Amino acid sequence: MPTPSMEDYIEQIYILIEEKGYARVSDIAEALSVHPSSVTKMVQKLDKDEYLVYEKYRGLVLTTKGKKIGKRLVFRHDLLEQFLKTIGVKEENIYNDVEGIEHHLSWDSIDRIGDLVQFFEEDQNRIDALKDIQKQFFEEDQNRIDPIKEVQELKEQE
Amino acid sequence: MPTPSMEDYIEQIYILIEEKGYARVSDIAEALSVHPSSVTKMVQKLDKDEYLVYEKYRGLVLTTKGKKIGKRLVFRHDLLEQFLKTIGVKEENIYNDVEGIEHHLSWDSIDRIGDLVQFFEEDQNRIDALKDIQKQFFEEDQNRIDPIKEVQELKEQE
DNA sequence: ACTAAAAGTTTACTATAGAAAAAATAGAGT
DNA sequence: ACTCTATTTTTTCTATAGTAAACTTTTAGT
Repeated sequence: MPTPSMEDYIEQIYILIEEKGYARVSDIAEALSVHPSSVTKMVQKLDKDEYLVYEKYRGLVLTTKGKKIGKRLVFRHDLLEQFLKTIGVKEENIYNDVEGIEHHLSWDSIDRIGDLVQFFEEDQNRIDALKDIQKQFFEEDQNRIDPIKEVQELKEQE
Repeated sequence: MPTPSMEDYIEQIYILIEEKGYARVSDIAEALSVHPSSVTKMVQKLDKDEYLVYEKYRGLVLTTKGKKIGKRLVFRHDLLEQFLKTIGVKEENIYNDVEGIEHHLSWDSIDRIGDLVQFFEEDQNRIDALKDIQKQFFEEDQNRIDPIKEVQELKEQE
């Protein structure tokens, strides 16, 4: 089984190849915000585990196995983004959260989240009902004592 | 900010103290399935960062800061368990999945998931409607070609 | 109070993942 | 074909988190 970090690389390589036809070390490094030396190391491991074929200094191509897994990883990532968006998570938090959790959910959970997204897509009333609950909680929060001090305290602690 | 691993320890220590009044090194090691030597090392770091006061060979107590954070971590863990349970994730996957993702979600996402749990709790019809979608997908899956071979192939690849 | 067993700690080691700097290679322009 | 520059690789280093084994302290039973 690939480690979380290996999955990040496979996913990103898949996306790059889809988008521009190839994935060079520097492209991958750029996309994942890591140094090229880290990419080289990981790519050597991915070759050894047969997710891709790597020829040093020349480039790499995904194997059948690598492509199949890459496709599923991208699907999972997109689904999780859609899920968080649907339930109203702020755009600025979505990418990091998905990045953090995507490698840690069973396919059972992913499938159930897929159902859930479908559930909301099918009927706008459901989204509206959820928004109502959020508004209601928001109004309750407004009536708390010392909200600013609370937030500051919590930030200091973490 | 505490690392994921630190959070695991704080959360578990909080639970142990809540349950039996104290948390010894061996209790923590047992609960987290790590060796006592790992616990000692982490507890020293948590003392240094003032989540708890640690006296070697004697024991430890959470500071105010440690207690406040521990409480929130337990709340978050429980909420995520409830969320996965609500959407129909199998019991056997829930613990691992929560363990995997709990340290990687923003409080914004946690709050939105809280709203979502409330949304389903408020009205059993919503849960029923979700179950209908799941049944529908399940029936579609039944009509696929070669499902057993598919599953085997995917398992080999990971 | 003594001593054996249980509990806890220290030290030296493992693996993963990433970074920095130095070395190697490839490819473009002449 | 040559050489310069950009890209890539190697090597050495970092940090986190965990383990194994040797060591120390505490505690319970006599």
